[in-house]
Amino acid sequence: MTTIKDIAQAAGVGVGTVSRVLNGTGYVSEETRQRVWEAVERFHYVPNGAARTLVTKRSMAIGVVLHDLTNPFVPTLARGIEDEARRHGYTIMVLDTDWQPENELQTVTILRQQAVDGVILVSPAHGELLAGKFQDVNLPVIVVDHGDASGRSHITVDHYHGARKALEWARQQGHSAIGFLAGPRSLRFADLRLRAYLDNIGQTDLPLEEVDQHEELPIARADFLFEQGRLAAETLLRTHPEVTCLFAANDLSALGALRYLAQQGIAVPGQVAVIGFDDIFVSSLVHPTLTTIRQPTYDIGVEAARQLLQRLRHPDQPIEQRVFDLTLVVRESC
Amino acid sequence: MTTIKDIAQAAGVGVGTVSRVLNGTGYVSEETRQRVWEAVERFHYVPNGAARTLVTKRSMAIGVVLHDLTNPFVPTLARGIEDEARRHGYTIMVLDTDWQPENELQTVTILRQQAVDGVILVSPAHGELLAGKFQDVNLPVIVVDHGDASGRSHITVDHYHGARKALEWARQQGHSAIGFLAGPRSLRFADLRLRAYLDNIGQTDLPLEEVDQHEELPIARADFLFEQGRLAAETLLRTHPEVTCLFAANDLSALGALRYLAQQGIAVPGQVAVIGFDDIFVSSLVHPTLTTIRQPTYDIGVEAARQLLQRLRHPDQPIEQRVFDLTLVVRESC
DNA sequence: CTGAAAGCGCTAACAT
DNA sequence: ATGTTAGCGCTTTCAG
Repeated sequence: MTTIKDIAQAAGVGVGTVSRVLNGTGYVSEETRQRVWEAVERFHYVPNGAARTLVTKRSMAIGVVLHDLTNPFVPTLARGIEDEARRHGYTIMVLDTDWQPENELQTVTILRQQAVDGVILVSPAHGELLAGKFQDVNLPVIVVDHGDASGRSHITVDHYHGARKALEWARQQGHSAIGFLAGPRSLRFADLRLRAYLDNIGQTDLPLEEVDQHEELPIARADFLFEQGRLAAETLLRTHPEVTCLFAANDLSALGALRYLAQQGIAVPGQVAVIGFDDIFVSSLVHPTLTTIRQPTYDIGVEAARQLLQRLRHPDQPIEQRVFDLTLVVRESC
Repeated sequence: MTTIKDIAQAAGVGVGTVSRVLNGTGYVSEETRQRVWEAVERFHYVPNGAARTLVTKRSMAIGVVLHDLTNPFVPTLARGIEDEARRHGYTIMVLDTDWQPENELQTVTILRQQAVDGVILVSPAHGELLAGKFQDVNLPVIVVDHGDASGRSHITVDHYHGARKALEWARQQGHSAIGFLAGPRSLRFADLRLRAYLDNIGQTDLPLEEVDQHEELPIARADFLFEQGRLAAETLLRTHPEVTCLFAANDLSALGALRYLAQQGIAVPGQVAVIGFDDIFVSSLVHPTLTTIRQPTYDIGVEAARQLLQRLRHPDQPIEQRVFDLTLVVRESC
């Protein structure tokens, strides 16, 4: 393995000088600079990152902790992070926690040991706790949360107004009886979408906890799942035949609903319209294509990386927060 | 920052001893071992990986070079790699090349500098070249290729027989006029699937290059794309009305075909059946659900990591190759 | 402008 | 069984 010493020798200079030209620091005469670069090229020399990290305390690597790579959002978001990080010479270490809290905690030790310069948490299960742990060991951390707008989270999206947009569109299309396929309970962003729905149908004062007791409301739990979406659509349309439009809390359950309607031979959007939330890749491929609310997933990734790198450069600048807007994507289903 | 020295001092022993208990090497009396661990816990001490890497020449990190994280296969495969790597204490550095050859070459320098212990290339654009470059700098490399079974590639799948299985199933279902929605030309695994099709329809002697000149064959190029699949289905059914089954070279184009059929009100599989290849996530969500050939993507990832780690442990053992079988997944469309 | 030297935190002999 | 010491390859004073 060729080291800085070999280069110094080959170029007939001291190692200090080689280091200076490599890093572009301090003064080096044009001529020696040339000689050094020549030697570097000739030996295909690449500085040893570990040695560098040891002295500079910077590894040029950032950790990305995410709950599940195979979840539709995550790869897109991760790409945003990777692209932005790479642009600034950083490399990412990806840790998949598979939603397990114990795995989440493990990442602290792993990333500390790997000496990353900072970390991005993507929709962590226990964000507060985990972010705290990282801060305790002085690792700058950015929390990206498609779901939560509270506390330490710095990047998220405006679920409430996104849902409102969907509902307004549905009403513009002439739908007055709109059913809701709700997400899991007490998941914060599921709650925000539900709140938007309730407000839209005039149930401004109804607390979220009491929703289940009001069977007269056209709401069914689909828990963000395809199969549950299918079943919820069935239930809802049977108990509330007046409904002409289904608004699903996420695309996956909207797809389930679409499935049910197709099987029943119910025309979409002719007899029943469907509108989703998320705009996952699939939504443009099904028949009919799904009208939905799009999350700027890639941009969120870029923004997360941008903020982190910014923080690495200027550790004491105030923390930025950012809430992304959501946009309506009109397709065939509504 | 607390170092091994602090621990040594706190435990009243030398740094060597601390190192020994941390790594479980050499003899240490039970009693001192205890004292050391106590100090470690008390200080929440985590060894500095960079320092360790510098002396041991092992970073416990492996590089994963992939062409596009957002490509349906990749996240699943990456998870397989990550899970297996983590099980053995390794962390992965993910580099996305976005199919750009110049980005691929860059990864060599980046990963060399980051001092990874080995690398996995996932369907690289220029696999031979890239693998060579890594080997030149003594980095063990495993090539995972959904597409190619030649040369240095160590892990791939049996496209030819997979396609044969699909076709045999179609014939068992009573289809004798089967059309083919082909992938891009001269992509090796696209070729293998096409070859399987030609052999199945009795065109054993027809060279792949001449396929386009034989318009009497029910073959249309769909280039693995959704939109092209839609168009190819249209063309094919118009020029070859006798066709009762469409076999698509990949799921995405099969989905496109499904789309066209739905728009035309053609019953699937009643009037025309469809069969795909890959089993991407979406395929089970569309209506009708897609019958297809499944690639064991996650397992391939695990296997790739397993082989790499194996090689890191025993550098001089012979290289393993592995070809995965493909399985037919029967759903509604055929 | 540039060379020499002192570490960065750790492991792995080498003594004892 | 354990303390001491010599580097690992690099950056960064500090002289000159």
